[in-house]
Amino acid sequence: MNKKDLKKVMQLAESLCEQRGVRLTSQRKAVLEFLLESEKPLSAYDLLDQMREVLKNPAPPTVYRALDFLLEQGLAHKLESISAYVGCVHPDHPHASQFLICADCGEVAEMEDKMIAKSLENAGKAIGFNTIHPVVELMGTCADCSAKKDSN
Amino acid sequence: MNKKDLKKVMQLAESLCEQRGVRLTSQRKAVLEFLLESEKPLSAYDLLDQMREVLKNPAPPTVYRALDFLLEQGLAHKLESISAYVGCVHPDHPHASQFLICADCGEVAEMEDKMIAKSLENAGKAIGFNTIHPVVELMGTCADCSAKKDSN
DNA sequence: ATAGTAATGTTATAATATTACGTTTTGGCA
DNA sequence: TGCCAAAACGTAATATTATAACATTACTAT
Repeated sequence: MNKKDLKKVMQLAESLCEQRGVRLTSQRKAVLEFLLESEKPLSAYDLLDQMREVLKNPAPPTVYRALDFLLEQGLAHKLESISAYVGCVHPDHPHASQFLICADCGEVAEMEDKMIAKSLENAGKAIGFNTIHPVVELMGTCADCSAKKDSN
Repeated sequence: MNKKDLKKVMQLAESLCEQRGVRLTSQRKAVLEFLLESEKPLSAYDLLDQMREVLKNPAPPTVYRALDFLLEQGLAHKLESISAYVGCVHPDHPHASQFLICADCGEVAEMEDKMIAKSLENAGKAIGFNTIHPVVELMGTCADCSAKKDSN
């Protein structure tokens, strides 16, 4: 994400946290910034490395606590199938996203298809299942990487 | 799964492997049986414990190799959001399943909604994304556990 | 029988995540 | 203000999940 957008999202995050009466502390802010700056999802230990830039001796709990907070607040998402984390680019409303993960280049697109989200929820309901958190991740190849492969 | 169904699925697995010219060895068979017998998903290390029943000194690779094989052959599935594995109850056709995971009791239902699978694939296609493996897991509460909660 | 491949054995280690407990910081309020 | 309780953070240890690397055995096809 470019600097301008980053700043915008960070300001949004700050105001959301203020509204909710929760604290976007400097550590949490740092983790969120690293996630948003990155083109690709980061593992908890990638983040731990990055945190050395802003903290003397960060330990795993430092990162995992910040991540827990960001996930709770919808400011970041965990990609379960690759154990990695991304910043959310539109955290201003609760949402059930779908993620497209390129197995070749590692880039991830976040999609928010309300029809799909609704279909999933309803399919659960049909058998009495109450969905709290949907995990929808498509592993595959992005447009760029598919094109590269075709040209071989 | 009860013994009768277990036997049926195991026979199906055997004939599928024979057709495909791949080997359902005794270790792979054992892992698949443990998965199918279990009411709940098993972690790789749960399986490792169980493997002590049939092997003197099983090590992690023993289990992970068997799991890799079963996943490749569509005889088992991995639940990414809980790092656990389940046996597939209808492995006779390739399929994109959805899983409903109860956060309370841990039980898992496998659903195969072709409309949803298709919608997801198409949503990817719309932006040039080629889906290879969809991961769809709904975390929530099953009918039983929801009922129990309501009665509180 | 034997060469080539697939499967397994074995040891070690990597990568991801949590527990437990002590200390510091913060915000509310007497 | 000064005190309290809750939240956040520091730190060490450990648990859980997964893979690497290399040796050995077993199967299959000629």
